[in-house]
Amino acid sequence: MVFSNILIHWYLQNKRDLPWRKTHEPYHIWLSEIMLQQTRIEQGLPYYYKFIEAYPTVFDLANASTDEVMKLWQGLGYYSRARNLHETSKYVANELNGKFPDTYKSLLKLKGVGDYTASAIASICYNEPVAVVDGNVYRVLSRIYGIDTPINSTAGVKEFKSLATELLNKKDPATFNQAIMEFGALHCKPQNPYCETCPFNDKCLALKDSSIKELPVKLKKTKVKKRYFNYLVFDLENNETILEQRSGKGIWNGLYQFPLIESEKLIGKNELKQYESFIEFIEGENYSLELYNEDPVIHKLSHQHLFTRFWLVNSNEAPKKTVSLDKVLDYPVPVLIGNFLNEYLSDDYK
DNA sequence: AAATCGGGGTC
DNA sequence: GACCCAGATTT
Repeated sequence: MVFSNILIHWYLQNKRDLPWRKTHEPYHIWLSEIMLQQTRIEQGLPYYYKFIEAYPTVFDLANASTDEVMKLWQGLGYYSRARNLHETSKYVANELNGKFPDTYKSLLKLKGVGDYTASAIASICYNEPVAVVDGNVYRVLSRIYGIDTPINSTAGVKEFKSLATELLNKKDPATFNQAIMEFGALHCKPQNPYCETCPFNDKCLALKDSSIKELPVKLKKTKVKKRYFNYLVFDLENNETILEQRSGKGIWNGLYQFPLIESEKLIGKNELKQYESFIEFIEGENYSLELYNEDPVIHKLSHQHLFTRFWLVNSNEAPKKTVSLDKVLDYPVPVLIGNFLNEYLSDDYK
């Protein structure tokens, strides 16, 4: 039997029942694909339901505010995806009358849509014979065909795309593409794959020479940076606090947080007071400052570990425009901030 | 070509 | 602690 036939046969017997498999509506497929970039299906699923309910059509999404979209996206990570999602929805709704582009090439031009996503939408919605290459595909193909070219090298990207295209079932690319990903996710797993019951175990080169654990090959990862965050949590009269929106190109762009003072290491109260930005916030001498957590919260991101301390500040006059503490959870905030707030607000600490 | 962008799961 | 996830974009 041919590769594609074995694969699709396995898929039809083992596929999960997922909501985006009940439709070929480009809006739904596009939404699911953006959400699932670098994200496990179990993690993305509840967000998919939330978005479909809040925004049944691309016009509904386009008419929402950015803050509202970001709030719904909160906790899913990689927030530029949400910004691009919203921007693309406005483009499709307003410039294309709600009709998505219908070819791989034209889909590629949308913000947030790269080679994988354009291939997925084009094949699933329009039956265009273009192969998807995601993490699952890299793993499945590198093992079965014994390919040790690094998957994140230029040569590897080309080689695997080419092989996937060669293997693709041109008559039913939609099923083939979902099948190879599902097979990678459920059967040819990163660790402890089910080689004994694998439909390819008679031809899998990696199984033959016991290199399952070495494949796929991936180039070195960059090392994790440590950062030290000091958040100024104002708790003024009437439970008012101060909130700022992050901007620029770093993490959490567009999300809200308390005024932040970043230091080179863990610092105490007297050191914190020396910071220029701290003095800016405290106009007069009439304030109190208290450390909320002695042990820093260690929030781990892919490339950074954030050692975080929250400082409670009280003063007579508000140094800036304030927000009610109860309303802070209406804003899109990083998980780090959300976790703190849930604990702080449920505390009878005060 | 390498770095960056999150949060959660697995082993 | 290391690696991974239905990758894309910027540097």
